[in-house]
Amino acid sequence: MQSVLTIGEVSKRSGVAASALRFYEERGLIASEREGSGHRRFSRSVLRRIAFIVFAQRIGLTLDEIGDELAKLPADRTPSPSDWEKLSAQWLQRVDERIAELQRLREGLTGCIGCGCLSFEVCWIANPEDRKGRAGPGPRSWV
Amino acid sequence: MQSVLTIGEVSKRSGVAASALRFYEERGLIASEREGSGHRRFSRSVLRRIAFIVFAQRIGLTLDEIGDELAKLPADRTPSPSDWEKLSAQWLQRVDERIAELQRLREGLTGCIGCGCLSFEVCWIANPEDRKGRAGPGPRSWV
DNA sequence: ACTTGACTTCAAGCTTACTTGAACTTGTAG
DNA sequence: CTACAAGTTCAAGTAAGCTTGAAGTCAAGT
Repeated sequence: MQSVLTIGEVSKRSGVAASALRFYEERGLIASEREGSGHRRFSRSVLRRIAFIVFAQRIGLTLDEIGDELAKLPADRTPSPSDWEKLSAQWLQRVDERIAELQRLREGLTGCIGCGCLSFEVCWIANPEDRKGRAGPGPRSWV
Repeated sequence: MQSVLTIGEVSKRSGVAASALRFYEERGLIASEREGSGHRRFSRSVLRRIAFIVFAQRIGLTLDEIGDELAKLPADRTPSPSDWEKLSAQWLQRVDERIAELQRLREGLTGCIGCGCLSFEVCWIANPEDRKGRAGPGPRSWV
């Protein structure tokens, strides 16, 4: 178990393409040292960081947002589990919202479309609390 | 209640920008007649079609996929509720999968990151059935 | 020494889903 | 008739998240 990794090794272990890793580095999401040759050497801790990035992307954050989050980690020491936990805690709400939206969409799928009311007219299934009003016209009820 | 609508009216009623509507028409997702002036006239039924497009996008389909779906509707008659239902039935699985993924991610959020095992190493929470193996390295377990 | 594979930078290209701008025509209210 | 809002086309731009290609360097095996 080596303590530093080449970009190819990181790529293999993380499943993220080397070109993407360079891109992340350019964006400041991950960091590397350089050997005399100019080749990147990543510390093993970058793997956790990358895992976090991939995770956050699946949740729906942009790389910019992820960068902001990662910037909250302590720079002076290796992030502890509780450091990571702080970052992720706020995402729970986001995930829950997205799950709720999908469940609304799911109901629309079985309810609205099936019942023939999929339209911008009033539908009590898609629009249970008359949300449509505040968001303006459109199918905002599920959105 | 007019039977045909201008692009501006459709835009207002659907909440979709006129430029987007032109784009959808170019892509073959919606259709319009033209007046002598060259101005588009949309039938009211386009609203349902647009609702479907917006809906499908939120579920995660691309415009290409949506186009394929819409192409399955009967061209010779106004689509019936059951026509719409046929299209949407297959999406249920897709929505369910995405919901399941988010729920897995949610568990990772409270479990893996909190417990400090967010990494590419084995984690029984993120990787309950050793899925990692078949998908190669990487945080595929939540993905 | 030589070959091959892995690495480097930099610029340009790709995909999706639109938006924006320019230049122009139509429709409507006063 | 005159504004002015709303419509038209077409080309180009935007944003995110990378990928690809060119041209060259470095490292490892034989």
